[in-house]
Amino acid sequence: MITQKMKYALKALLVLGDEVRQPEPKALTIEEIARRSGTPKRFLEHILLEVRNAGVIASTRGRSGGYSLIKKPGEVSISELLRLIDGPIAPLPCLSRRAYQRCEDCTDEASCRIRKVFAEVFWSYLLIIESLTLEDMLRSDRVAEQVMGA
Amino acid sequence: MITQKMKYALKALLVLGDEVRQPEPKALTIEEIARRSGTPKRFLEHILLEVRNAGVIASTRGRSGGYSLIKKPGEVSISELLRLIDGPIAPLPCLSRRAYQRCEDCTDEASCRIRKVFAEVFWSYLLIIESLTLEDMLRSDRVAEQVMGA
DNA sequence: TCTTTTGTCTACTGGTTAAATCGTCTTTAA
DNA sequence: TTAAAGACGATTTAACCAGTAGACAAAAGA
Repeated sequence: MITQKMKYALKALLVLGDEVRQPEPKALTIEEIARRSGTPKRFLEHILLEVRNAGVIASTRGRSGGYSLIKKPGEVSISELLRLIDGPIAPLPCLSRRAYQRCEDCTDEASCRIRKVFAEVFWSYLLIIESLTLEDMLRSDRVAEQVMGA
Repeated sequence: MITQKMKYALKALLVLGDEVRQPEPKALTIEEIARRSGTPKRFLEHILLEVRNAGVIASTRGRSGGYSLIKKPGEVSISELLRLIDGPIAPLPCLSRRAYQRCEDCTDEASCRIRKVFAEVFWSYLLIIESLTLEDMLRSDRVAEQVMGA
């Protein structure tokens, strides 16, 4: 399960992504982003901070300040955002590329059967999710496919 | 990330799975399973209870009691075990089939862009992980006789 | 029958994380 | 100069994770 925070981050980026595609994009205040995305304003602060520090959005302070998307939607990786907000994606620390950690109780990684089986699943999963960008989300406006029957 | 508890569950099932493939399989005590799998004994109790209630293993009490695998390894689904121990697999509650929950803040599920994008990823992921069984794990590398290195 | 050996069950605990909220400070345009 | 905006650390509440502890129940052997 992804966290609520991650959902908020995505919603906020969708708002900013929609805005940047407007004829005359403006910077949006936290207030406005919170309103449009249905996110608690004070919580959104922290989230936008992190996203800004990752270089995805920019902020300007003071009057007529606000946030705006500075990367192109096609260059905003969903998996990177996941890592940023929710931490490592890998099912086991010993399978994470960016946050590798040896399992303390593990004597021989190469022969670990748990690692082996999750590795297979994980690589396939990674392949899919690493290709996803904000653009894919912005584009997916097309109404209701029936694929997702609960 | 899967929990430590899930890792313990898998290790315990590997021990029991290895045992059931022995010429003369015996029921193994918690003590023995804990030793072979490197799991805290008192914690393992809880885990084995849950796994037993799911009908994967059986227990007998008293002298010469213990636990043994009652399903065939090929019929022990890893994804079911994941659900049992760690809860829903889906990235969003509204994508879970067995533990469906509407997102409270969601006005229209069919048009939710977050749901849509994660649905695509999730179905592919499910397809892979749902096919995995204990047998796949047991088969993968019969070199290491002990599970400790998991 | 009594004791030992095993599993069963309930409760508790200490640490960490999730999801915020609060107060204060800094920056900037009008 | 001041109101409107973001920046940032501190605190909070509840849940969850990873165990531990103690009492209880059943089964088998002496």
